[in-house]
Amino acid sequence: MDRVNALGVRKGAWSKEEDARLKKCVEQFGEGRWHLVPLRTGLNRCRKSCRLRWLNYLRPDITRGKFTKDEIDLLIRLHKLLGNRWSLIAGRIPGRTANDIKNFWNSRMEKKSGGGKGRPNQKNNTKANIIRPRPLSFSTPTIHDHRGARLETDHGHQSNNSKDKLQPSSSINASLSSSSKEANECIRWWSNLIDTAGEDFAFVDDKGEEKGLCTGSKINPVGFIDDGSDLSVPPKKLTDDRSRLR
DNA sequence: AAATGACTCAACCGCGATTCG
DNA sequence: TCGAATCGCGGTTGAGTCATT
Repeated sequence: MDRVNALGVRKGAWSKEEDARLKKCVEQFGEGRWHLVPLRTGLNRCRKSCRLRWLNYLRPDITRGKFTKDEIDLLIRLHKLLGNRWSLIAGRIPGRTANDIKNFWNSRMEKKSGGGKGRPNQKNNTKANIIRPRPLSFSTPTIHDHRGARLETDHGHQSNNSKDKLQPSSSINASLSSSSKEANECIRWWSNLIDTAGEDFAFVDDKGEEKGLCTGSKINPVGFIDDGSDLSVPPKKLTDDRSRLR
């Protein structure tokens, strides 16, 4: 079932031999420079295909198999915070790829939330109200490039996608200075979260209604600033033992 | 046992952002 | 400064597998 596109590049499932060649190449030259990979490996595959195969399947640190309860738990919370930014979410769930998470979410979670049978109709999905990650002044020292953009990303997770890149500090300052009281509140909350990792919280909406539970230790200490989304209200600390039943 | 529908995973596509010359 | 090349992402789809009838 070999498929070949108009340019004669192979498509479809990867053979063991192709996998081996790609793996060897990445181990030898490292990740990146994907446009060179087809040349280096001699594979009749496009760079995209090579990159994807490595990221989603061949990387040695990939966890396969079922998602654990903890992972699902974390995924739900991260999705609430980040929306469909699968690569960001994947960066915070060790061993899971963005594709894995996306598949899992679309096939299992969407269904649970009333999606019903069949493929999720993603066009009908309303855009999640998300809290976008931005650097905070209390975190690690920052490095700026010639344009003033921060070069360091949040705690090791790196992405070249501008959507995931941190804002230039000038704009952060602007947003901070013009931000509401809630934004400062939120900053305080996240600081507090870092200090109190391991304690349980509940996300509440603006009516005080509980929207989900959260275990501090599972959330990476990344700063988030309120951007007006509905989950921006800092979670209340739980006073009962509900979360521990889970 | 066969048919069929549902589910899951892997891969492709298109697009926006970034980098480079 | 600008356009081409490249990268990385989210959305979508195809194909194999599983479950049910």
